[in-house]
Amino acid sequence: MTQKQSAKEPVLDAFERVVIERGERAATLEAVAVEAGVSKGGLLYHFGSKKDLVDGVIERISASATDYSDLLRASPEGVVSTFIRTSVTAGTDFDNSYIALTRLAQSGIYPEARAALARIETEWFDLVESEVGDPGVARLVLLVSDGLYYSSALFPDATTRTDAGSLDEVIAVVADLVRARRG
Amino acid sequence: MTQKQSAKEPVLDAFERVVIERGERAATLEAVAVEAGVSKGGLLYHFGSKKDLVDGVIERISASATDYSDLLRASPEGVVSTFIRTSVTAGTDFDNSYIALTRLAQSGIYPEARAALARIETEWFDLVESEVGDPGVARLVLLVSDGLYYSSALFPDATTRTDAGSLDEVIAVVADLVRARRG
DNA sequence: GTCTATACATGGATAGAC
DNA sequence: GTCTATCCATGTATAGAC
Repeated sequence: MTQKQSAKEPVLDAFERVVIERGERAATLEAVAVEAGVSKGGLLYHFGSKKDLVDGVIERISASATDYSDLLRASPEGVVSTFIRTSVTAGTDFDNSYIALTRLAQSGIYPEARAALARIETEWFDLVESEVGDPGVARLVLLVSDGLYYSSALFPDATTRTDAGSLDEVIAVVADLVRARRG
Repeated sequence: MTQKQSAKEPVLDAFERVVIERGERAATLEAVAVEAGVSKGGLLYHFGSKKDLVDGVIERISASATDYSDLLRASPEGVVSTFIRTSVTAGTDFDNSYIALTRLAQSGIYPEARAALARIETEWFDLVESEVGDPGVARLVLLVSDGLYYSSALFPDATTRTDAGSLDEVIAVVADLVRARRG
């Protein structure tokens, strides 16, 4: 089932890339077709409408969100640190789907995108809260994560806030916080 | 100078409203004209192009950003707490301009919007850092603020994370953190 | 399954009347 | 200073050839 729509995946990748790099507006059927190396007609055979492309992104991310949660749970460094560290986009498949989804959600035309994001964030909140045992801290961690995704996607070249050093600093600060709240 | 373009202000308000409520894509000249209660031609007399509308938002927010910084500095509760508290949109003129600007910046078509946001965030960072005296904490506070603006604008009805109670909780957590780092 | 051609609607912007 | 009418480009989607 995972690989059954092998022809569709590259098109979805292209769609996400255009949305991230040039914005939802620029992600026209034409532009996505060019990026994917197919014709407009070819694209529309696989995805009958633009909404189908959005639904495709949602389906993919719903599947990989579970894998991501498993990865966080299994992380030796701990859920919180790993969660924060991976909230700066590194261009992974998951990152790309997630950022594309936030852009689509903010464009206002796709309520399903907003709903999907809400589901994912709830899952993350529960996971973080189960580790830190404090809803206030969990909320803060989620906000930091949102801030990191937002900043790193909007300012890919920024040297403040999303570079490795700043990130380690933020993680250290949060670790201090968790300790302070426990002690 | 503040009120010299009195006819332009309502149009900019309408533009921001449509961008926030229905997305950049929906903010067509037609839609903005209807929202502002003028004709397309009437709108285009004041703003010769869509880019002019964006520039108008940037000009306005650049002016009010200074007022906002003054307000933060003068706040009895302290810069950090007030900054976080006011990062949940309350529908003020500043909030509306700021959120509209983040949407425009993410749409990718307006580099000026991105640049304006970067300037504002730098100003905020300096202000927060001067109070907490710790760049790591300042960075975290900025990320929380970004997260709050993002969440509250994307999920206006969410009862988690952006309601008054959760907000107080987050502020308390950050206050704990500032103390922990100082002591 | 992928392409070309085309229909149709909409968005940005200009010209010119009032 | 605000309106209507209109032009042109672009975006979505369909039909049908290959």
